[in-house]
Formats: sequence, structure tokens, C-alpha cells
Amino acid sequence: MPGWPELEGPVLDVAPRLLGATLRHGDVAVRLTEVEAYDGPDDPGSHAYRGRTRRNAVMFGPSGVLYVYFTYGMHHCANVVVGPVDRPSAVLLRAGEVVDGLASARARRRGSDRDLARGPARLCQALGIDLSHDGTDLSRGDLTLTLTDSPGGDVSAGPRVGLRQAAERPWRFWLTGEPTVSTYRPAAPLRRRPG
DNA sequence: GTTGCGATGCGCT
DNA sequence: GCGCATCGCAACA
Repeated sequence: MPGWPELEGPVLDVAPRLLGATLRHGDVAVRLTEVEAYDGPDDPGSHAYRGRTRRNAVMFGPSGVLYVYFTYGMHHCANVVVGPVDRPSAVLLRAGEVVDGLASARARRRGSDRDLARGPARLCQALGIDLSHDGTDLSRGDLTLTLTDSPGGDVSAGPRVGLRQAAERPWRFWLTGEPTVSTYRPAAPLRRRPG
């Protein structure tokens, strides 16, 4: 199947081009301000690094599809699938600015407007995205991605957030100076519980 | 602004 | 069983 031509290139090229794009679900729209690249077969930090499983299956499909996963027992995170079929790459949507449907987004989340979609799980919450949206084609329907020619600002790059594997790769991209970009927190070593 | 830590359930070894 | 592409809250600066 065709996929989405603008998203077919290498993930490191495509990821920064998603900055400034708009993800809309129903009446809520978010302008993306921070994203992170995952390059399946060569990336120890990627869900697809160890091959295809039930969870990561949509990463192996056509570009322009949403990959949603559930983590920490309570949070959802959303990615845009990128690259050709069988190259399981994706771009994690880390943060954005709510540009439409503010009332609906506020109803789903507590906190300041700036924080509504600041962080990958918050972004999903503000947009009402969950596992039922895994595999959704973003080119049509109720959940859509609209690309932009210009991100609307300078792009910065730096280390990925929250990973223990290959976090040092500078594969996180954000719009310089945007207040909605999530605060950087490196992955912490796990402490073993006593007993 | 920062750091520390518990919540909570599923995917994977 | 272990670990997680996280968050919110408390405490501190």
C-alpha cells in the first residue's frame, strides 16, 4: 500500500519535519513542538529492535499510521509510523501546543494550558488517544495529521528522554524556545525494593 | 526552578 | 518476574 510520500524517507529526515504539524482528533488540535525518532532494526531503544510482536506490529506497516502503546500501567504514547513498509521506524510525539478545542482538552486534563500536551502521555490524554487508535490511518477520518511546509521556528536536537538504551543518540527534535517542550529528564537507574 | 518516589498493568525473557 | 519511549506530588532551592 502506498503510505504517505512525505513520510517515506529516513526517520532522521522525517522527524524534524513533523515539528509544526497539526494532529487533530475530533475538536481538539495540537501543534507538534517536540518529537523523538526511533529506527527499528538498528536502534536498541526502539520497540521494534527485537523484531515484530503483537504490540509493535503497526510499526512494520505503511507510513502515516498511528502507533499507540500503553506503558507504566497507566499511560498511552503515540507515534507516527515513518519510512517504507518493513522498515519499522516511528516518531514519538512528545509534546505540543493545543491550538483548537481548548475547552475539551481542559476537560480531559488538570493543570495549566501550557502543560495540557507537554509530554507524550499528556499529549495523548489531551487528544483523547488510547489503544483503540493504534493502527489508525492519519490521512482521513476523525484523527488526522496535517503537515506544514515550515515548522515555524528554529529546530534544536538533543538526547532522547526516559530511555535506558541508546538514549545518548541526539534523536529528539524540538522547536527552540517553545514553552510547551517537555523538561529534560534523563532515565534514572532503577532501585530495587527491599525484601 | 530542581530531585525523589510511588502508582500500576502489560510485554517480553 | 523484571522493566518500562511517564506522571503528579511533595519537598527543597
